[in-house]
Amino acid sequence: MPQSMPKTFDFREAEERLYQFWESKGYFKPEIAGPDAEPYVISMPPPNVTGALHMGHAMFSTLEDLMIRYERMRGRAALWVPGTDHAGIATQLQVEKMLRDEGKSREEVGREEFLARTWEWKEKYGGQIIRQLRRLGASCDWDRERFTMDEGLSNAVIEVFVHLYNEGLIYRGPRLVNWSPGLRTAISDLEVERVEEEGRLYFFNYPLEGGGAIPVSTTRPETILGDTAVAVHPDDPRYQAYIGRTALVPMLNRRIPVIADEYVDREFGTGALKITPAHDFNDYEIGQRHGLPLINIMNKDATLNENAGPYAGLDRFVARERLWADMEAAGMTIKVEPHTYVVPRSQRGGEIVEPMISTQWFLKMEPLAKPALEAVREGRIKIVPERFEKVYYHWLENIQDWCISRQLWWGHRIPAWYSDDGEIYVGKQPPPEDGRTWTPEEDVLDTWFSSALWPFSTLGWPEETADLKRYYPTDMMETGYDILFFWVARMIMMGLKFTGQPPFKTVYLHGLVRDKYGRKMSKTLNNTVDPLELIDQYGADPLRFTLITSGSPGNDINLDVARVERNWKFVNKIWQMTSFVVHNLDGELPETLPPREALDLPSRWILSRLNTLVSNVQRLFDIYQYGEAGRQIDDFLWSEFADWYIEISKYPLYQGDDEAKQVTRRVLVHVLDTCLRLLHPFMPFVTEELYQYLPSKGEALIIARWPQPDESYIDAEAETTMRALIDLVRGIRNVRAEYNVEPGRRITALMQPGSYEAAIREHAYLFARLCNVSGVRIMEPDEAAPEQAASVVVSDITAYLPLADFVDVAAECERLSREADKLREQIARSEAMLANEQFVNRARPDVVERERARLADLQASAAQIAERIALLCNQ
RNA sequence: GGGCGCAUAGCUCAGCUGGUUAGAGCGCACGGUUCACAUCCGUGAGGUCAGGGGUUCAAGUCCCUUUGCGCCCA
Repeated sequence: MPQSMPKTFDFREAEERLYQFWESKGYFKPEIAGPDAEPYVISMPPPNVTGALHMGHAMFSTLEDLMIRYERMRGRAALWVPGTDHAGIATQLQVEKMLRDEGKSREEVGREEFLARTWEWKEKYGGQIIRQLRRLGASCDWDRERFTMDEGLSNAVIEVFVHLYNEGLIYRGPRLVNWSPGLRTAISDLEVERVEEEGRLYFFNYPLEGGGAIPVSTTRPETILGDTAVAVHPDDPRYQAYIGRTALVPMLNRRIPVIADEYVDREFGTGALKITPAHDFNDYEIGQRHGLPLINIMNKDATLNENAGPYAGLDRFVARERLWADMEAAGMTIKVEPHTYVVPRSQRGGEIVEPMISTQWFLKMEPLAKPALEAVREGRIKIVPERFEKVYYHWLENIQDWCISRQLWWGHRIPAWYSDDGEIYVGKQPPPEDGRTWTPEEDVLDTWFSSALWPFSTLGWPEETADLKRYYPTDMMETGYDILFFWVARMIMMGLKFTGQPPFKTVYLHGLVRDKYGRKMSKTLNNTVDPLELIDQYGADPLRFTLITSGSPGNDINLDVARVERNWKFVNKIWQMTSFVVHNLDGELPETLPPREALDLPSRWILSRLNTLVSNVQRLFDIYQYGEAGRQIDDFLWSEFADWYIEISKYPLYQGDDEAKQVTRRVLVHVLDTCLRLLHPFMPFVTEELYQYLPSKGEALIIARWPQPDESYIDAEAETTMRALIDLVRGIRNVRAEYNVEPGRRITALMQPGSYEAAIREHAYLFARLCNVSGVRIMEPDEAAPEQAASVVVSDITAYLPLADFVDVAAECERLSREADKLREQIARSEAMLANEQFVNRARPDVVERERARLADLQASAAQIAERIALLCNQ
């Protein structure tokens, strides 16, 4: 136990020291709990190996650390598996940029060299985020850190791929996919964002063979070059005559049919639709229905290819203008109108994505989705907040096959080989020598493919490792709701498929961290808040406490830095409380609470409040309401323990006998110790540091026992009595403030104690300390009230403050009548309630009882005030 | 088009299973150098809980509806 406490918490010095202390003692490892402990496991959502820590990371690591620390204190073998994600696209872009700075391209250096450079880059700059999590106090087991491209995890990926392929769930073929021209790779549906934008709607006449034309409109004229039909609604009288005729593609004069399809919206544009099956998802469907050919007019960089005839080689947008100009010249165009339409943009980089026919690898989702749906429906996996279950169902019920191949270099290479005679081989090892030439697949897998295996691949799967046996399935999947589909759903599917078990029992989804005004944090808005800067300024604890108490589960939080500052003050406040307690200890102190009969009223009160708090916190933790739990601990410590109990405790500590001192010390230490435990998952650093100053047998708070409520300390009588005393103090302070009595001036009070005589007699001392009332004299029951006095009424108590030189009778009467009005109002309401038979009969008995007691109290007070007014104010 | 969320004090937010007079922090006003803390203490002002309807003895809380903002899916 360190000797004297510094005046304030030097978090800059302490945080690193404490973190090292914990880590070196092995507290972050589940083994600390012993071999028989029940495991509690969280797989950390692996941050990108690139990039820097942002608020989203701070959010998840704070929450997960809270959960882990809580369960660790409850004696579970808590394991939090950290790791990073190779982030195919992001990382590749980083390294390509680096090469560009050297004046090279990835094609120039070649695949092998490129990968070597990427690994080098990863070793050097990668993993910055994960290291920064230490600053936040993340208590994960660093010995079990994993990377999605580690050997073990890569084996898992190959194992899964080969298995799914052999089962027929993975197939390869040409399909219409979302193509990212800038990255020159296919991406999945999920990686495409649909953005409403101002564009133009182009109207033109689609010429018909043998004369005439059908008016058609489009938002993307360049796709005309890939049209393979013109479609009209079968019931549209305007165009019925044209069905079955042949149209001619403008400028190319390719012959295409006019077909009828109910998909056509007669109200939109001209009511006739050009069909480009190779470049539009809806058109693709129509094309399939009518057996239309697919004409791909684009190259991988979104320039037009030879199918575009004279427009070959032009970028799609240049071609759009050029073609339209040519059509205008040819007299085919009608008009161009401003038009709002939905543009598919890449989630990464924001470029416009082109639907394009391409040969890719796909994973059939329906057979995987079904068990994943059932697992949640049957409650084997619970999603918190529950409303996200609906979102989850909807997505899985309408799931599309997943395009899993990417034309990148950085990632898990698809374990497939092509023979010179067109055969495909898929296997864990290259195909056996058979005289043929086998060319390995160039494509890699979508990064999310490996992430989907994360909860079990990190534990050693497919090997039957000890960790896998002991720690799988995991318990909690805590992550942002924005990756429910990308990640959570896919983990559930893969987990069920390959381990036969749900990969976790509970999914807890947190919201996004936004700026104070609810705007998304972005570099362009320049409204990002750097967690590390806040930690430097205020320490990790205030940031953590703020993130957790600023909102509620599943909802975005608007981060107000002022709250971080306030919570930094809270940290200081706790420090000062502990400092007070520690400095008032003297010698040995029994670790237990004193026997009940030795407890004075304030002690019984604070212990009652404390145990109410502990049971509230437990209830809230059970339903994942960590924010509310934190706020309640905060409120208890500051507004009850510090403001009242500590202030009151100064009397026994400074003026009491040895026994009173010891009782108070034991209560102070007990309350503080319990609260430090409750607070530790929220604010690990300061609580651990303070714990070390408290007399205790435990070696560290991080492994101390989580508090249990003891209902036997709940003491309604003590709470009622203390409530009255506190209200009396407040009332007196209030009067003093209203009459501008100098704070330093000591006054005396006369009290008609009503039913509180014993309490007031015994605790008269606290008025001196709390409201500078140095003397209290209990009046005789029939004693006349003093004149020239202000009065304070609480329940059936009246306190008279003789303030002859301050109190002006008129002002006092005014004040009293305001009080009386307020009471009358409340009495009326209460009486009405109790007069209502329905209420008395139907409301819960304890509610009715409470209302009766309240009314009696109000009436007693009203009577006192009325008496006072009668005496003082009736001229 | 379908689904979801949000709307509570000037600002940022709580209010969990309906039940005292709707709370906190920040900000604001006034007052404070007493031995834990001015990173503090005390007192106060400030809300028709978005509008309307309903259920209920009782609604910020449950249901319906309107408006506004945001998100997801198509």
